[in-house]
Amino acid sequence: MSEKQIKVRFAPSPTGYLHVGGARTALFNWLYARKVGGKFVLRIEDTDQERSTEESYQAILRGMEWLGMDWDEGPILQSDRLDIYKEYADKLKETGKLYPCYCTSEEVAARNAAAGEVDHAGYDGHCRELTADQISAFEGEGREARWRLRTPDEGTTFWYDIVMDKLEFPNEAIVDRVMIKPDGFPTYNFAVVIDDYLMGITHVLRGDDHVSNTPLHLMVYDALGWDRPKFGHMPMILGPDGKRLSKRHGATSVEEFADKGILSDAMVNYLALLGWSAGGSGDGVFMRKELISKFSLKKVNSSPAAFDYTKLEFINSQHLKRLEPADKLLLSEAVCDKNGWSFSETWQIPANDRANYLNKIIKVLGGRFSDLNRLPDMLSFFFTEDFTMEQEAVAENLTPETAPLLNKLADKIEADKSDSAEEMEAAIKAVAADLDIKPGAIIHPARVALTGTTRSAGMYDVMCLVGGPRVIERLRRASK
RNA sequence: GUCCCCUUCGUCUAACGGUUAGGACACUGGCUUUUCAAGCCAGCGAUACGAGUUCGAUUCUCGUAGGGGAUACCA
Repeated sequence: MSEKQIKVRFAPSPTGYLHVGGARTALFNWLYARKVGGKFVLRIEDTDQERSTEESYQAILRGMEWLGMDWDEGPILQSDRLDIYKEYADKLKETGKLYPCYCTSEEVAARNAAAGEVDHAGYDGHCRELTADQISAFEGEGREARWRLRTPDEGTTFWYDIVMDKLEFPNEAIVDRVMIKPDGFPTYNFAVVIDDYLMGITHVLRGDDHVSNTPLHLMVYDALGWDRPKFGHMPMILGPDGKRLSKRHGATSVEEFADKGILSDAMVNYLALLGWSAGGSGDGVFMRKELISKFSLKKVNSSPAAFDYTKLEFINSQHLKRLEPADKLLLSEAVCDKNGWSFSETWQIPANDRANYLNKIIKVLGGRFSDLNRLPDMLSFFFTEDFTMEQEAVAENLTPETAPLLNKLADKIEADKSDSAEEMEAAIKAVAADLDIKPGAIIHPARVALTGTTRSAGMYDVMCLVGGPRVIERLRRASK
């Protein structure tokens, strides 16, 4: 196998944050590179001086890093490569493949309008056959030239797309687009070809919105006499309503998801599932390594996919549950730090420091550790007396009827100095037996008294971890 | 207007031209009597439409409808 090394790239323009569509495109490139042992290049397409900003450049890097998509080359800025584009543009000028055009876009639009063309009718070829005299006349007027590619008028241009299969365009539909702007900057359509070729990109995997630019790109490759890379166009990501995904659907910036408690691995997992599947059955929850080993360009779908926030939440919850205890501890400690919750030596609980205590709580939480937004509420009552008492839960469970039960339980625990989960269970059962009621009749109000809600981990474990003295205190408080 | 792409449950998707069209999310119901946003089980639910090719079309072809993209001196 002396195959050329596979090389792919992600080439965003720094004109906004890293959005889910871009992230998904980046991910497919990254997964493919990692899968086949190729190289992944990050290139910033900042040829539009008006719209490119340093902030979005930084935002894109942060997004890539958060998602763990490391690149082997770059970030390469196109604005650093102006000389290179000029060199190749000059070659094409010499052969006449690039010709100067002195029409402003306003003039082109005005002519199109006068000719009764539609809004978006393209360039009309006005300057295509300018004579030397005409050129110097324009120059004499002080007009600046932009350079257009002389595209073939007849025949068709086609390629075999990795995702879409054969794609073919009539050449007459491809107008002479600007390659070099009056300010000397190349347009995207020129720079992308020069860079992909010079950087040795073997597979151009990009968004579906570039399909109709591809024939033009192919013509540039041809004009330069260069071999073409392979192309694969990923379908777009739609909003839940089937329309193009936008802010009005909710979060679209990758960083917003980070803020919302989505795990990087979960985001990557969900994004991978949008337009790709491992085939067969299963819930689609994959660790990063599994994604890499399972990924295949052949399984990339050709139809657009709707972004489903609910499914993302599900994937996220699955990743949260499967986190290593050490990682759960880290997340929990962050919540504690943020709220100023520390460990108190006076608590009679089976732990001797906060990490130890949290580890026990995490174990008891089990599969309930599935939503970072709920984590603060799930931890609060272990650390403070200032936890939320849910109105409805209190109204239904802490009544004049339940007060004596809680009091009796408090007495029992105090008398027995109950400590372990087993002893807590024994205390509840003893009180229940004594009163000839079901344990549940005590457990439910006790849960509200201790946690403020009707949902929690197993009561005996919770009681044990909150600790005898605090349990007694809360039971007494709730029975007043 | 023109060019191009797309179309399987509400959503993401699976299915060498031959399957009771499978799975996952969501939803609904049940179980779990120590609750639950945790767990388990079940149910609901799709091949856009119309032709054609074929013994047989989700699958191949054409048309229609719907959606999307491009038509920039944005990418």
